[in-house]
Amino acid sequence: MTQVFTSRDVARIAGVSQSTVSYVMTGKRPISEETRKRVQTAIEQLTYQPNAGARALASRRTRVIGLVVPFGEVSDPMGLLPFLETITECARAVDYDVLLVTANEGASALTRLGGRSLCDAIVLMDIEARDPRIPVIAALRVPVILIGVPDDADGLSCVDLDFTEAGRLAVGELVAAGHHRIAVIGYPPDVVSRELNYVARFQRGVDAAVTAAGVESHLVQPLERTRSGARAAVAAALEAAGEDCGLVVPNTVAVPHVLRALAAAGRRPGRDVSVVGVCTDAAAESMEPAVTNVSLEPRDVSRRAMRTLFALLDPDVGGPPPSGVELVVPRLTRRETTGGGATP
Amino acid sequence: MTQVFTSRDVARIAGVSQSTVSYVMTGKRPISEETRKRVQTAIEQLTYQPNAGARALASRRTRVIGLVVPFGEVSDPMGLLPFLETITECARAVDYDVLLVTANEGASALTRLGGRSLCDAIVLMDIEARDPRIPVIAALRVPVILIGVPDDADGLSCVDLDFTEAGRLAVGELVAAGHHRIAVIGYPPDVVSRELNYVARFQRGVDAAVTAAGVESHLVQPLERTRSGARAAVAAALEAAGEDCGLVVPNTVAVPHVLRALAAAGRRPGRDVSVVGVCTDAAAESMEPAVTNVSLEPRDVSRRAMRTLFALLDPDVGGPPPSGVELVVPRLTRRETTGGGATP
DNA sequence: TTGAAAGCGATACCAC
DNA sequence: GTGGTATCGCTTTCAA
Repeated sequence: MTQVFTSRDVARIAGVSQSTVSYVMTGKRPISEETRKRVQTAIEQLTYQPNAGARALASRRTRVIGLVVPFGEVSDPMGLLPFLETITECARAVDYDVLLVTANEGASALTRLGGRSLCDAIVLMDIEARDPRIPVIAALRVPVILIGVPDDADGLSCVDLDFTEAGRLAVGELVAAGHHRIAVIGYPPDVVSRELNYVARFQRGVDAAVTAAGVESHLVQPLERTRSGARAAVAAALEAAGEDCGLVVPNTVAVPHVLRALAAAGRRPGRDVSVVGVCTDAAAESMEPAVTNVSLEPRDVSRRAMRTLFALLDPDVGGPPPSGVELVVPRLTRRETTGGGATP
Repeated sequence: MTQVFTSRDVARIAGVSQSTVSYVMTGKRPISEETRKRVQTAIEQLTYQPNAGARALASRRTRVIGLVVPFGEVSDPMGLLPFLETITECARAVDYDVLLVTANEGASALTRLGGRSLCDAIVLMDIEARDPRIPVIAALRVPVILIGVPDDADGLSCVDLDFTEAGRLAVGELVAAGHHRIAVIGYPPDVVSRELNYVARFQRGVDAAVTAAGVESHLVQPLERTRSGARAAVAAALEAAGEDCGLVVPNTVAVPHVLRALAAAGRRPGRDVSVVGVCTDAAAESMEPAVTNVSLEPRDVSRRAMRTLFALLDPDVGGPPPSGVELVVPRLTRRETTGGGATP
């Protein structure tokens, strides 16, 4: 139980005023090398650390980022971790901390974070097309960055994967593998009903690429997230698009189920049929066989989001805050489930 | 950009003193129904929320729990989520927030959280046998709860799964399934080298049960976390303990690999061999075939940890803080990978 | 049952 | 370059 010291203790020991200690800590005014050294010594001697509450009160800056996480509401829970990890890393890199809030608090989480001055800025994940939390953002005193894009993004800062491009990439790979008929295993009903608009954006990319390549595509949906659901969806896909079609599976958890269903149907991925999954690289690599995938780039998305958020916090440094929608380009990695053919 | 109001605004509108507003909010002294109502009305009218920093400064309580999470350092990243989710839920249930810190900050995370008064208490996950963070805990001004048990737990509050019992349960199930020869696929080398003492505790339970049942057991290790690693380990296990042995796989990520390796070796889990995994129920159910498992009970462990932590924070309510080591009993669920036999 | 006022521990303005 | 001091918004004694 070490005693806790204040800046006054430091000042006393260093033989300076309390304000000087403050200025040494913040660097907000020039200090002679002489006194800075004395103060530093005192700080180390006492292992002084500034009281966060007092600092927040006086400076009106908490140095905390609020992070609203959709625990349990997201289709692929595993996919959350790289976001959390990258966001906290980015925050700590500039001496910010992260306050973790669950999305099931709804909009009240935002008013609480803002109203109580618990944080300087907010990261909001998993944005629905007409997210009920959007309207309260405008009334907040803190900047908010959305990971995901609502239907009306006016005046909001959003970062997300470019799902349209993801759709194009997936189709491109299948076309390059020689498929003329493509089936998209749609998102499961619970995802669709949540109205996450990346579903439509992805499909738009698929459609564009399909039209451009002059091939044929079928949308099989909805797929329930069960073994039998996967089997039914795969059967429907093979029926609609043919036994030797190319399959797009834009859903991490569905991919292994689809692979199993294909195996059960006697179709060999990468030989008889091709499969492109939309999932993180880690997930794609761990599957059997390893899946050609369009990556979700959670780390890039997170980094971009934090970059923009800090630009919003300090409008002076780093140029003008990139308001609007920022899209991160996805990356296709060919693995075992798509055969040869030209590089897309 | 709504203006932000203070308790003085509330006081002015309600026609009372600022301290009365404070007492209405905290309930720390009796207030007449009359004035309480006036204050409440004013609070709602202004949608007043107390400033967290000011409150922390004056009360010396932040109402924040620091949570140190081992991102990336843990063998099964997926396993982290139920901990995070349950811990934040428990905290919010009593109007606490959670500050997320990564374990890679090491011991300095603790001194920072404590020194800056960023939180009132700390949850430390993924404790190593001789965790370098343990020594600094004693010097902290805030209570700490460990999820996991170090070698020397003197004066510390720890909560963890009862891994010894987990080992017993696993062996019991295999013995009940009629196996006289048992193989344990050991933890992968990186886990072992981290000296997490649950590895030894689990093995102790296995040994005890093996001795008690008068059967034979073999420890196959280390298992690398690759497909070929799994294949080699399974081959070694079948060689050592026989083609019809019972397998214990105390590692979530290894289980699916082992299942595949068994299939490749022409052994059918639940028929030719039995398999008991140590993993969360969610993971066990999602595998093919569904695996008989001893659960890790992350939610129970988290709840116990938070219960104890709050007891540590308010020693008055809820009886004496249960200092020492609390073990949560694991639960075995029979699924498809262990055949019939008597209930263990 | 209520109010006045002294802190809590920083920041940042105003002097010098 | 440095020091004094008002101030941030709340909690909590001390008085009434």
